[in-house]
Amino acid sequence: MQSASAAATGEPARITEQSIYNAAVRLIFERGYHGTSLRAVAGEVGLQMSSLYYYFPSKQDLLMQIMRRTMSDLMATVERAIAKAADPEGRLRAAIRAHILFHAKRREEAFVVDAELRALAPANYAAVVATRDRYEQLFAEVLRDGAEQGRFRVPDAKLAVFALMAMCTGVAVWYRPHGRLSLERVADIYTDLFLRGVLAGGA
Amino acid sequence: MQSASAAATGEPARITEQSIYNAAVRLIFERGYHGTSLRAVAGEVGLQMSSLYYYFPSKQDLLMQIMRRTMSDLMATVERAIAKAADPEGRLRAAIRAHILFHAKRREEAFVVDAELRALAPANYAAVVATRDRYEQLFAEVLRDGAEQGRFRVPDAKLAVFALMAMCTGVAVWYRPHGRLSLERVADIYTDLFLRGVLAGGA
Amino acid sequence: MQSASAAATGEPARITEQSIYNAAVRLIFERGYHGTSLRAVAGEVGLQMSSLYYYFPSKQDLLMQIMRRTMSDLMATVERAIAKAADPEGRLRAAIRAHILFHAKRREEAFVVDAELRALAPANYAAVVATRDRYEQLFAEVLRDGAEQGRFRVPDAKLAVFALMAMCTGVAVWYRPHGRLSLERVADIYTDLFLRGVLAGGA
Amino acid sequence: MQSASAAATGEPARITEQSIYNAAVRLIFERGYHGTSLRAVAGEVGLQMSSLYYYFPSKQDLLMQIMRRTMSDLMATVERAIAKAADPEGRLRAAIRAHILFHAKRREEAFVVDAELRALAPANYAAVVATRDRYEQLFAEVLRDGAEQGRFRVPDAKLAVFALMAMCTGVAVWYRPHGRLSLERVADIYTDLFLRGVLAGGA
DNA sequence: GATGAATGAGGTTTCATTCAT
DNA sequence: TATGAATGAAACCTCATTCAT
Repeated sequence: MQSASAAATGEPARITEQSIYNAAVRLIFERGYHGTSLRAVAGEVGLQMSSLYYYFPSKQDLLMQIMRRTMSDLMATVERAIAKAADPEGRLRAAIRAHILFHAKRREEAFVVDAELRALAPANYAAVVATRDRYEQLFAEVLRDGAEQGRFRVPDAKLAVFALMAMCTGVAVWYRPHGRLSLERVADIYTDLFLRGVLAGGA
Repeated sequence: MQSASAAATGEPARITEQSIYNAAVRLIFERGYHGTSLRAVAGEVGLQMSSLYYYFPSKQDLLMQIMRRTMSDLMATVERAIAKAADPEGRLRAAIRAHILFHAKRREEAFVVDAELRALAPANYAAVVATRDRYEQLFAEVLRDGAEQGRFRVPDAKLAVFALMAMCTGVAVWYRPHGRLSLERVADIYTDLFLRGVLAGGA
Repeated sequence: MQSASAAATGEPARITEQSIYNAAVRLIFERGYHGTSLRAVAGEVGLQMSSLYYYFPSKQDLLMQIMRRTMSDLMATVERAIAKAADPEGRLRAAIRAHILFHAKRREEAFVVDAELRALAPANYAAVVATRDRYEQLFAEVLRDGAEQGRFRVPDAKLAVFALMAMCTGVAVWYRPHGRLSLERVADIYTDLFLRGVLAGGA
Repeated sequence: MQSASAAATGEPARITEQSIYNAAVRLIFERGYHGTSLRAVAGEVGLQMSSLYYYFPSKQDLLMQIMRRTMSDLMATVERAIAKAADPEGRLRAAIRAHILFHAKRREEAFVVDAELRALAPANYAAVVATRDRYEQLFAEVLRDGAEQGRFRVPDAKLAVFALMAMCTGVAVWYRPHGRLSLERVADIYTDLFLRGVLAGGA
């Protein structure tokens, strides 16, 4: 009986909430936070603007939920990937691969996290940047590890991470499923490119 | 009397116009196009909002001028750099270096060009993307040249350019003069990283 | 079981209804009718906004109940006080005293009645003003009686009532229990002040 | 020439500003601050809502200007009246008279000052209450003076001022020009009533 | 008795823009 | 050159209210 009365169980509400989230992600990805009106979001979901406020206390909060959820998932994904590999090279390879796959599969969310930092209210901005810094530390540590073990030649780990992040995050900008190159191929090429760039003993 | 003759020669007008341009660049860099009001721009310059319309026909047009001027300068700079070098490796090195220096020295403009494409009206968008494609062709050709001559190992030139552009353009996001690393050093590290990534005969 | 039987007897319902009434009184007293949202009222009671509608058909109606109940109690209180006294001076003294005590003890309700008349829908406004006029008649008659008997010197009874009402109703604005002066003292001072003002044979 | 081009001199602007002020006063007097929409104010003046913001930075600010201007005028008026009289009785009489005349002639503004305190933002509230306290001190000092000289019998000056303020401010609630009683008569009756209430040697 | 989900109207405020001066 | 005065659209958000459950 319970499952039959979906309204009572709050199932459809969660569906509506997810629809709003999805619509917001897509529109903010396309037009930016300030370029996206709640009217547009509501229209996309087939709701009145005022109904959005049943699910999210404010536009800013909606953005924050996107940021939080996406960053949390990304962090978990990359941490898991790193944990599975044994040596620095394997860890770097796994981390880059995980980062790229995530940015391709959830490109809109990932792009929003990257591009809309400046739209965050000060307190939110601080929180998100702190998380991002922790995320980048994952890569920096792998690089430093590898450098200590003589496997990588990295003049400046922080700079290398900047370069890597920018390069791989960029995938979210142009990647489209069913494009010319398979996602696996893209990940391989990018990973090779960067790894050859930092591997010791080259050129 | 000065102001009279100045008004006649149009000198102060050009100064005001440049001030508006500069203020717009800075604010759009900080807050994005949709997050920047003309009120804010006018305030920065010490003008009334309505006075801006003496210099620019619309906000959209102001953005377009930023895009056009910046891309034109960037293109010229990189073309000049490429022309001076003899072999593919030298040309790639010179191109990357020029790109990075430009994105560091004129980081706000460069960042705006990159980040605010989506704020352009359709016709403007098409025009700017066409220019950007021509710009990326400069790098793609250098890479293909080098690959044909066996100097580079590049599985996919377009992809490599995407990676390179994202990586180097990112400099505009974090670079600050008087930072930990000199601009020359940053350019060197980035250039080495990418070059080792694409040079044939590595690893 | 308790709650079941309670629901049947309607006991808890009356408690909830009273809680809503109290919360509404307090909030409208603090912020005014238009400044008080039903959301705030519901929040105060720990209910959802929609639940209020089980108890009150509308916000306007809630205000009307406050007005009606309070005015009815006030009227009864003052009528009883007047009935107990024998001569005009005693009746005036008793009426003022009752009015002041009421406005101190139920200051929030009393203030709301006074201050939110303009928030009433036309029909409600008419009804409440009619009651208020009947209330003021109580005082006017005492004054006229006393004037006829030569005890009071009152050039204009209506005006005197206005003055008296304003003066004494004001107690609801500033009175706080446990303040510098006891309520009894306040009532005495006010009563004396006004009585000396209207007593014949002074100055 | 200058005076001819009124637009250039900003004359009509001041007229518009005053019209907005007047409309706001009237509507807030009738419906309260929260019950008055800027739409209504704009409509009254024949402007678009957005045009109001050319003259006032916010609704709250508009209310503050009403409060400030009115209180400042009231204070000056009463101070002038007090200064002209020689003895406590004359000063009290003059002060009450000035207060009443002001509250009758500018009844809407005066009422708004009194009734909409709670609509003020905290900082504004503090400022206004401070001014009001200074105003009430004017009366309290007159009363204390008179009491010291044995002219008044006032058990509690603060309480007496409360009573006086409430009583006289109430004039703004019901007074209408061309009413049954002339303004002069009203002022006389009120003044007599209170003075006999506080004069020593009565009853 | 109480809630969850939705609404439509309306709130204040900001926006880019215009045009006479 | 620059402003003053106004606009209409649209922004985010809150409101009282409804109704099925």
